[in-house]
Amino acid sequence: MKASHTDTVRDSGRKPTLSDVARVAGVSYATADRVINDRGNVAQKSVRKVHDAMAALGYVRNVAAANLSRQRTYRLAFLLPKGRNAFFSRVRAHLDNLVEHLIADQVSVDVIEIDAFEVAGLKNSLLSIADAAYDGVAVVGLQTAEIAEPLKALRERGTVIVSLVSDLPVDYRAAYIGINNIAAGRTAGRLLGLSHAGRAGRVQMVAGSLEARDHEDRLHGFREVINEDYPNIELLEPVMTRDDAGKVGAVVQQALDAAPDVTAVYNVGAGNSGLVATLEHCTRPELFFCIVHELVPHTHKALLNKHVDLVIDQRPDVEVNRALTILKALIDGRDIPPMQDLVPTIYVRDNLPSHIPDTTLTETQRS
Amino acid sequence: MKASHTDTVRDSGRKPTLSDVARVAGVSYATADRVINDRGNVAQKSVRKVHDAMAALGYVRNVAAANLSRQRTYRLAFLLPKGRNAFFSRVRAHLDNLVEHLIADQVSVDVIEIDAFEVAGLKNSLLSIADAAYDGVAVVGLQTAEIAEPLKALRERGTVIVSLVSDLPVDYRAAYIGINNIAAGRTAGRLLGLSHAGRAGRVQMVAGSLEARDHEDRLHGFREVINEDYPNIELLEPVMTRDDAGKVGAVVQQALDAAPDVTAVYNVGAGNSGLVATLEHCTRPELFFCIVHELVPHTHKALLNKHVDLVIDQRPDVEVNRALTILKALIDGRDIPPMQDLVPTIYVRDNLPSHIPDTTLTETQRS
DNA sequence: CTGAAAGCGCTTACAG
DNA sequence: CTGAAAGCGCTTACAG
Repeated sequence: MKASHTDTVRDSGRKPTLSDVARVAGVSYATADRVINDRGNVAQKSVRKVHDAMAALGYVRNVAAANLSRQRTYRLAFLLPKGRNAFFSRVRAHLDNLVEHLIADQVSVDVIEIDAFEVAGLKNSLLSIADAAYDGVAVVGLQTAEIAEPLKALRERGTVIVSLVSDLPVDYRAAYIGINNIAAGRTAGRLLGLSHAGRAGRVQMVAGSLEARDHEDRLHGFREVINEDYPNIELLEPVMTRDDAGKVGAVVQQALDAAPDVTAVYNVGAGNSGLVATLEHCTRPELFFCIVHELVPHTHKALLNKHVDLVIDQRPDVEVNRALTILKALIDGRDIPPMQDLVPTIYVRDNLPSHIPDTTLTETQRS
Repeated sequence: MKASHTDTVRDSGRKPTLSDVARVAGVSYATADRVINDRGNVAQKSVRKVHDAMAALGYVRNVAAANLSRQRTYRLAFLLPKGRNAFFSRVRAHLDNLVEHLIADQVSVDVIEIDAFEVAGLKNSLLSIADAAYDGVAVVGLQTAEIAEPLKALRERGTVIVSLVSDLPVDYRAAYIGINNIAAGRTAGRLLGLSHAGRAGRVQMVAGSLEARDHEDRLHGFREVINEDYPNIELLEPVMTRDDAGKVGAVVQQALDAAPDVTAVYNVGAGNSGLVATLEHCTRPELFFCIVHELVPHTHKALLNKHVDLVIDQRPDVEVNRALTILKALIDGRDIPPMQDLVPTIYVRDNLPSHIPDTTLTETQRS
């Protein structure tokens, strides 16, 4: 593979610039510029000549030069749920780590806190940033038509919008950066099925709220797989915890008390410190199996202590990097570089990262 | 988080440039340039004044502008094992997909084929590219002191060297982009142990060659976990296949014939099309469990057909992107942006990517 | 509809 | 040891 299409260029040794195009087309630099940037006010004839020259030379616009001359700086905002949440703490932490690189690359990012899962809160934040004239925003979305207006207004102001972790209504964002939560739930189901190796089982499902799309999707995927492929495994209806650690702990305790033959727990939501606290002191069947989401300090620890067997993680750092890349590309008016599906990472106690995810907050983790 | 350190700057609204620094320091632009770029020939006094001004203003060099003026283009080379290898086909395919973005970003990449796993071949390639004056090269390495000389020569010419997938002697590369293969093997061991759920088992291990460091590491990690935590599971000595599909098929066939109570197979190497062919027509115990490495068309298919249960994948696209990012940063003389461990992706049949990895070659996949 | 010119933040000769 | 000037590939007024 050669990255230069030198076959179509008389090989001058360097890449053609816009002046080359202008010269070959027989027009002025300014005119060539007008056509490549679609600024209008150009005679059809000139347009054609420039296009021909571009094709003949294999011209590719130098985005860096364009951005320099325009003094482009990428003004970005991330709208994240506020509160002491271990998962979003990792997002923030990663953004903080990046700050030096970001400023060298002319990007500034403001983190704006929104009331978690409140439609009104999100709507207000969206309205309030309209004046800030951000070039791009990444928002942890909600699936509601109520925010269509502010999103549309933002977009009309020229702000690029992407959704992060949790999607927005599909018409109002240019891209979604997050995992496929149905696949995540299915994966949990598969591995849990595996862990039973044909034995009968009974699984207590736990979730934050059915209104959270990600939670619902995970439960859905999980159920699908168990029902399809593991008829010996019974599913107990999920208990809702609002991701409250105390509640999660109580729920699990209760499930174990009521049905001592529970062989597994799957929490699609957060509040796992409560879950771990319960498991630490209660007796449970041998081969008991526990799956949770998001690697944060206490799930990391629980994995090592064998209270938890599997952590399905979203890798917020990867998601943030990707959001940044996509926002920049979109703002530059380029197309998005080829990217593969984001696939949730499965941690067992043998492939944990060498340094613990950066966050020091206690948490009411949510995913 | 605010990305600008405006607290230390008299907030002029825009980021300080080198002329600001020069003005504040009371020296010429050229002198300021000399000190920030360490070009020497500057009086101590001037150096200090410039440093003070930089600190006071919070100056950050604009890398894009620097690269433009210098007409920097990143001339990169990837040295990959030649041959019809499904894994490296994915690497090439991804590079091909990237080509348009790369040229817009002033990077060109040549793919140079080396004789697979031949020290002499690698050495020759390394010697032969010395004249090409690449800014950076990514090489699929070998652990041998024999290549120290050519690597050193390259480095002295100013070429940045990183190792990809398989490491080089640590002293001769600036970074290694690849997974931790011991952890990969341990993960395989853990999930295999899990799948046995306390049952006794007998595992046939398969590998390409013990000289391949990645293969050895995977076996090592795998053994560790099984021996530590799953005493009921017996490990049959690995058979070497040189990653030849026919050989792999034969080995597995033989193992199943000789010991019908084999409950699992783990191939740390490639040649899985042979493995799949064997599994397709032979009978084996219920709950038979099979783990292989690298998602390529036929392992993808085998996962869906239930001939294979787990594929541990390296995500060559992710590795290539990372290699590109790191090479550019190093060439620019910046430090490497914060990055997390590369953790191998675990595919079950429920989290497969929506489009099959791009490669059409038949293969003698190796990883 | 078209063009000439200054400027973005740097680097690179070149001249003292 | 120091500085003035041209140029990298673009965009943005400004003048026709």
